[in-house]
Amino acid sequence: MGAEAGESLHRKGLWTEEEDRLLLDHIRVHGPGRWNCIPKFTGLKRHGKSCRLRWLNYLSPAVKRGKFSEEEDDLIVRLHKLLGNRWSLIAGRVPGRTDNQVKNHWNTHLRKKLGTGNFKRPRSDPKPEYRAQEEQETTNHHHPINDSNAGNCDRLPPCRSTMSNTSADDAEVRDVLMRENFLTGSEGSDGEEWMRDHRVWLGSPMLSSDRYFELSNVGLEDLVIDSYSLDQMWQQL
DNA sequence: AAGTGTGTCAACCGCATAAAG
DNA sequence: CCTTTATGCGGTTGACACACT
Repeated sequence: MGAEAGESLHRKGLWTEEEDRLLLDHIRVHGPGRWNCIPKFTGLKRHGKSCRLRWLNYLSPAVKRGKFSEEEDDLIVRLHKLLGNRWSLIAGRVPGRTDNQVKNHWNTHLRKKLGTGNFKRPRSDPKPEYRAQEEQETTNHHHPINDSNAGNCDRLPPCRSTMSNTSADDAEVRDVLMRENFLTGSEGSDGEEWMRDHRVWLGSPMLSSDRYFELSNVGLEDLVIDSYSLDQMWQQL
């Protein structure tokens, strides 16, 4: 590694409005992805990783701001019970919330509230076997904004957003949920009905707009990534 | 008013993994 | 295959705001 020369030239800390604007302008034109090229293009004195994080956790129109609702809390607690600290998977089922938000919320509110300790997944947790076969499917999942821009910094490739989980992840979550009878209704009176009531979809959580962020209002049509949805997102910026 | 403690959350760090060459 | 590069993830840190003494 160590591809980045002149590490000290990269700014750290909170982002300024000007930096946000530069990053947004770039993403509006090229779409998210090829993060390491962004500093070169925009003049931003930030690491590509930092740009990616800023977009995913703050600037993306899919990110919901503000307090977590009771329903969201309940959902996170249930998912954490099943999945442990796999924040990206959990966040993928909480519309509009990022893994960072969920993680912070858990550590500052929910863990305290529940009086629970850490649930640590071993770093070497092996990937389920089905992931390999799912991957073909995943690679066919093109990003409508920049699908044609593959290759180098001038032509940006598709981006796999953390807000949109892969089908492999979905399969993994589904597997866990099924194993834990989460979908079969045998856990008391909840299960599939509960998930349906709370719009806990196993498909992509990427929302087409931020108008429907109330969990009870999120419909399947809002969770599908397509060019129309993304166009709408951009227009709202 | 000043100092200290605590909570919150944005951002960083290090590692793992995938993809490209 | 092996190496390099890019991206994603989870743990952790640190700045800031607010409450409390």
